[in-house]
Amino acid sequence: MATLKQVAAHAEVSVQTVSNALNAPHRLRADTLERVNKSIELLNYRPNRNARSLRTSAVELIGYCVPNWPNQTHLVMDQFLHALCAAAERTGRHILLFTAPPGVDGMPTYDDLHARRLVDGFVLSQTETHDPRHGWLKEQGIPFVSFGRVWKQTTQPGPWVDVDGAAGSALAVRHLYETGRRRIAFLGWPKASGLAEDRAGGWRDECKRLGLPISGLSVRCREDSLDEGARVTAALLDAGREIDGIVALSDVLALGALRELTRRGLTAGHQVGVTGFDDSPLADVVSPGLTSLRQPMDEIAGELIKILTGAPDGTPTERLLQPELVIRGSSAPG
Amino acid sequence: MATLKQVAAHAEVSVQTVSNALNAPHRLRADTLERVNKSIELLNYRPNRNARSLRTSAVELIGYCVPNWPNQTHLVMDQFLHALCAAAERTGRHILLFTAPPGVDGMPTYDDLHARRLVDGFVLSQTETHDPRHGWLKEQGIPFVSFGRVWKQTTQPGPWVDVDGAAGSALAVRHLYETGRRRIAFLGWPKASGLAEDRAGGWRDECKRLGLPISGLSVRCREDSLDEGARVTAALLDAGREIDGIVALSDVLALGALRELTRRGLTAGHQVGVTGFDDSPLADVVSPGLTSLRQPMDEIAGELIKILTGAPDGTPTERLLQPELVIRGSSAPG
DNA sequence: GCGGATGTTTTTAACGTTCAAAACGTCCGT
DNA sequence: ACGGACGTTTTGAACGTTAAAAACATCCGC
Repeated sequence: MATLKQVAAHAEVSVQTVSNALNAPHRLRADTLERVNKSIELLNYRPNRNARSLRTSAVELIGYCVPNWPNQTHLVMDQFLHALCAAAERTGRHILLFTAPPGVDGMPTYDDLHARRLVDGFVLSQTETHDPRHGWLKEQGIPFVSFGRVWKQTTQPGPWVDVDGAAGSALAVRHLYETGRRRIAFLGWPKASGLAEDRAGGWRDECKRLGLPISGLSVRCREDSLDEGARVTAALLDAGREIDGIVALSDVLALGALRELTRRGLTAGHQVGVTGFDDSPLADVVSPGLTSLRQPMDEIAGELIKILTGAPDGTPTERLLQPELVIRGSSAPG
Repeated sequence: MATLKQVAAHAEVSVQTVSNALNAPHRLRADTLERVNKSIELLNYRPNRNARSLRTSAVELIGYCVPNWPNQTHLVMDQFLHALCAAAERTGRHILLFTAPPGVDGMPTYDDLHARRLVDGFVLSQTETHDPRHGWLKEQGIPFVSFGRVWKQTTQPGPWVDVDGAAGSALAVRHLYETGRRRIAFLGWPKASGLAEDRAGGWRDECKRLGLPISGLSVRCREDSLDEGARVTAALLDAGREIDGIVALSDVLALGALRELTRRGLTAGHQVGVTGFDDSPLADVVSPGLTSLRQPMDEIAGELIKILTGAPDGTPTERLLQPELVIRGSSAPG
């Protein structure tokens, strides 16, 4: 593979002139530029990323940690990863994947990747309540951007992009209202989850706005599983709450609800309208199809990369994006 | 961040001695080694990957293309990616993600990543019949290993690791047989798919071995979707084939079958036992739970990295691994 | 004709490692 | 005492870019 030196020899100019042809062509006389470009093309010259990075101290790689929470799959991760890679590539950068223990035990891994100049910065996701990564990276002065906020902190430790969960829940409530539902439940998570509280808040506010009852209609699941979705749905029905709509905090919980409705002989999606969140592959594969809130992955990824690679001006940047409701059979009019 | 030079000054030795302390400590006298290691620790020295890669021409990054086939999600990709990253990290390497157009249009992307020294080689997956990547990479002398074989080629163009689809189908047939089933269908893909033919062959051979009928019991779906799985199941049932077992080539097809059985009032997983392939998140979320063949991701990833980073000896390396049948409610005894 | 300004190209050094050769110190046999 | 072998450490160069300074060529006003 040709080097600048070889291209320079071929074009009968200095190495710097070839570098200028690539990076500052305005410096060169037109005929010199043409001759150099011909040599570059003829020798199929490709710049060596290592050499450049050594001199400039920028590796143009962005670190992303592959989540691996036990017993949980990330149903839309392939979409997110593809969008993230494409967005990074548009700026000449790439994504470096790595694994790390959760919580503070993972900090040495992040530290090492940055210190050894394997990455310039990080994109974080799967943010947890009191996630230590954000504060730690900010303290270390390591560039990062987060897909998702750190809940329970009044000031965010760094820039983030998120999807408006409250707005999403409100959208789902309104949709179910428009299909005729008037007693809409909310299947959420434990109170410790900021994301859940945010989405629950959206459900609550929209129900109030529409004059719908909310008392006794919001339940918290112990975990994000199908069984839990089924269990709390059973509990709601057994308690005599005559619900005709369910907004679930995730697709998995929504499917649990659908399963319980089916088990009780209720026509899934008809007597009770059900919606989920994430518009995961699950939403499509179940009959009659789950109405779900889709996150705008391309936009999310684009904003993440824009924030991470943008000129630093000291103030955190925040972007709250809107989900889109994908309507399927599970919320057909009753 | 400290450099070798700074550590050397601190320890009152040459740069080379510090490098030796890290890479060839046996060369150093014990007291010198101790003094240098103290300086390394005190100054929190971390080697600069760019500098090392420039000198050695090895970047220790492995390229992996994020699949993005339209209307298809890769339900076990997060598991695969995590296993791949962990395996690469165990050898001091990392995974660099990228996107590329499918087929020959993607070759320039692979070429560029290697020529610019962004990666040392590639792990390929989602291999298609007549996939051009393998032959092209071999021709270019670019290191790679494939998760999956290139079907329809008598000699593989490069090293691969794969899961034995035929053995998997045979395992599923045997399991259904042991639950009492005697008329077991196979839901496959079009004949053009080598993977499908392999899995169909396993179903066929095991049925023959067990003395079970096979005529008219193997169908090909036009695509890998739930609707197709439902459609061909309906066709089998409408044709009067009194099937009591279904081995589906994928979880999606299996779920389609389950849906159609449910629609016809057949108790899913009881009158007709159903199995799928991949043990994806779908297998767990449906009721009664789908029996499915799980691919050994950690072993696959470990073998891929071992082959890619092993000493090159000119002959392709091949490893065929065995899937594991995860038994759930969809194949309960009839 | 000369000096200053501008355009164009070259020269020099830097980035931070690793590789290979050279130098230095010690020991032992002659 | 000296030369050879071995152990230990240092020296010099290389990898291939980019950044900054220097050099060279040209033009124009005075």
